[in-house]
Amino acid sequence: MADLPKSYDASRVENDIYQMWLKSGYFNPDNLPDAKKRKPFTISLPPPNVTGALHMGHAFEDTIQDTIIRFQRMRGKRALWVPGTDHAAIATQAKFEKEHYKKHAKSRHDYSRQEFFEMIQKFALANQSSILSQLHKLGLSLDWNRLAFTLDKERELAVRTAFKRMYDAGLIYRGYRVVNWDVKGQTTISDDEIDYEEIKGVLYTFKYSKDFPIAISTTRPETKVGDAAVAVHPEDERYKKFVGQEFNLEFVGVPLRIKIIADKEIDPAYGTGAVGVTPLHSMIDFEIAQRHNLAGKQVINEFGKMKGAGELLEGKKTAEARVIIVNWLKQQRLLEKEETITQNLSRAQRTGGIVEPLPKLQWFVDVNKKFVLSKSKLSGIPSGSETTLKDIMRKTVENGQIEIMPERFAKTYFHWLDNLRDWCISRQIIYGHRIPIWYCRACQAISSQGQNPGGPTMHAAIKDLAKCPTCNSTDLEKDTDTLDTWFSSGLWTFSTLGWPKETADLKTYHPTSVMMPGYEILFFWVARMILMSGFLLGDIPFHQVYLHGIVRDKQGRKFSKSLSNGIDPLEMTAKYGTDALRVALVFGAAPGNDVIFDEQKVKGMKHFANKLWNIARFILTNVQSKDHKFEATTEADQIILKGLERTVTRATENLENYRLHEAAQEIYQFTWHEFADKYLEVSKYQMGLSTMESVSPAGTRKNFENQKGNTQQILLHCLITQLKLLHPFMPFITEHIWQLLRERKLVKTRLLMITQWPS
RNA sequence: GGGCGAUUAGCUCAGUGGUAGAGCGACCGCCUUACACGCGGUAGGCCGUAGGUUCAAUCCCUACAUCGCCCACCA
Repeated sequence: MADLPKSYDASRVENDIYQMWLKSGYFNPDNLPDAKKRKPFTISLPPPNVTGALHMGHAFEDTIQDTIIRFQRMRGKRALWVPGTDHAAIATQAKFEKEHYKKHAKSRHDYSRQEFFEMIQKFALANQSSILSQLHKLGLSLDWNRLAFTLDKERELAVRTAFKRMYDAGLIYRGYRVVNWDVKGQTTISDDEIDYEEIKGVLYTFKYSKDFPIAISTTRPETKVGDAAVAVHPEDERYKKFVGQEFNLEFVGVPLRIKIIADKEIDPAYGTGAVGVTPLHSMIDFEIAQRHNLAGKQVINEFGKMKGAGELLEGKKTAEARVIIVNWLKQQRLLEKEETITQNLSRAQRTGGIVEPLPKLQWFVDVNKKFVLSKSKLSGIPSGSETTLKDIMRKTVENGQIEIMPERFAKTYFHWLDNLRDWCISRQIIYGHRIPIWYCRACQAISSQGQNPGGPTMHAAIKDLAKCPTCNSTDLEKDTDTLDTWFSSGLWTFSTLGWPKETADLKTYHPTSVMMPGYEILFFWVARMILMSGFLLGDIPFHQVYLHGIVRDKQGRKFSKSLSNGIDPLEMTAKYGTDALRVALVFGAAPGNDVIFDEQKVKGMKHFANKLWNIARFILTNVQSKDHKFEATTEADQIILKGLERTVTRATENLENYRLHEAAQEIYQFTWHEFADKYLEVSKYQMGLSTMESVSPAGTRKNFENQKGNTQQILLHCLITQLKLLHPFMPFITEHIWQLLRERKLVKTRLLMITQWPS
């Protein structure tokens, strides 16, 4: 025992163990013994954003995946876990700009597009390398040979190919409509990238002018300068007589032509039952205006300032304009009511900027357009049949081809689908995949309103275009927008395996087995992967989706930079060991539920690791040889072997069903409170070690004498089995002990990592 | 407004149609030759409230309450 320290020191073994695994090459499943005979099991790592360092949420997410991958590898699967990082477009650019401005007082306008892009890419790759080293420290068995980045050369080919195919199928179009404009970030964002903040607002009720017959209510009087109509419910007796009439009036010095229209969407019970329709500054109004063929006028610009809205308001911020208008209404005695209400203010998730609905020419993915899916493995969508992207997203989940766990999230998913609108994919930022569209100046002037999508002026191409395919002119201009980061993320499960090339990897490892992201990106990402894979491969991206919860601090708050309540996972691993952190995160974490991070728990699991270490220490000193034959001769033998069998069965079943918390709990209980507390003590008598009268019942010792060898083998057998069971959760210490057993020729296999799972 | 989740020991959370569990903490006693990062023991819970189904409910059903999240946005 002299050579084995009394307590386990994780920091002294972890690095060596990880290097040993790396050297073995077994993170790459193609190197596993009999690789070709094994059934593949694939997970794509949800790629962390290259905006900064990893936080506890990543540690949690990655631990869960590593546990499953290690389990499946030991079960004899050809287990592949593909690593990568995400360029995270807006998030990364915003972060870079902020830091860069602080340091150098320079903004994106001080650089050329190319320079600026390269600066961000450099920043991103620097972050990536620190992220990768963090992933190493967590002991993750990712196949580093297959490392990918959403903005590298291979993925660029995938993105362009995907774009081109969707464009050719008419699923990507350019359209002029009201979109979410992030005033701070100076870009459009998708519906899903908005956060709502509840604020107290004022609902103003007024008439545009004295002669106008109907009062309207709004929280944003400044937009009313752009109104084109007042909409009422068709059955509303109060206003029926006005429907169809048009009024020319002057509002805050701005001439308006307002038509009274009837629309079923209007709630007669709300406010005055009449809505001022502002076609170009509200998504809903835009739709109403389209239904009624109304044009609108843009009165707010990209900087959130009034523009073309009359002398009084010109150049004013929207908030200032509001005050001016309200005062004007009061002066004119047009204001009928002011009520304080709570409303939701839209803010851009990434920049915190105000979101202003503005009319813009943007690129969209049409989720409702019908197309023919020529080759399909999708359930409910036969090859050659007509379908839509929405249909793909719905049917694959509805028919159970893709299983969402926990089940309740499937409901949320369908609800989101029901309300899904076309996906705005263009962004006015520099960092990202540039939209692979070229405009030919020679062919035709670009339509300012984009009313001719797919016309002769626009060409999608995978490789950079030098000449116009129509007229051969070289006078081409590339689209300046970049793609929503989720466009490239949507391709992740197959772009990482070499698509669009038909690689062996793609054939072997796709569809992937399970995707394990947090539930907060079900829409952003999971849905988009189903969409992309469905359209581009005619197949699902994964068979199962396991959604985990969010790691929160002790007050139940999300970890975030702004609260600076983040805890560095590496600080925890340094203090308590990686294994301790891993089990602490998994322990008690039911699928889909949030977990509160508690350092005490990590400490407790460090104690568990130490317990395991001392179990091993005891056995290593008392068992010198390996002889597989043993039998349950005493009652204690019977109990422990039964318990072991039960633990194996339950742990296996629980791991197969992604109930990691239950598996961990069971093994923990057995190891500490059944094996260590009970059997280990009894074994002392059975091996004739105990000389204490008080603990050795009279006569028993003698009877146990010939049990020594048998007991030793049972001890060894139990330890070996427990190491296997614990390995997916605590890879370092279990592998370390395994190596000690191996040095003493008590086990044969070189690495516990690829040893067969017990059954 | 719609949906979802939570409500179980002081704290953080598991769990089950049939006498309630873990970790941490508390209290008492132990430095027993694997481990004081430990051992043995003790205390502590009408399993949110009210109904219902059942021989039996913490678990199933229905309301309600409180907290949290997601979605919609009534302008």
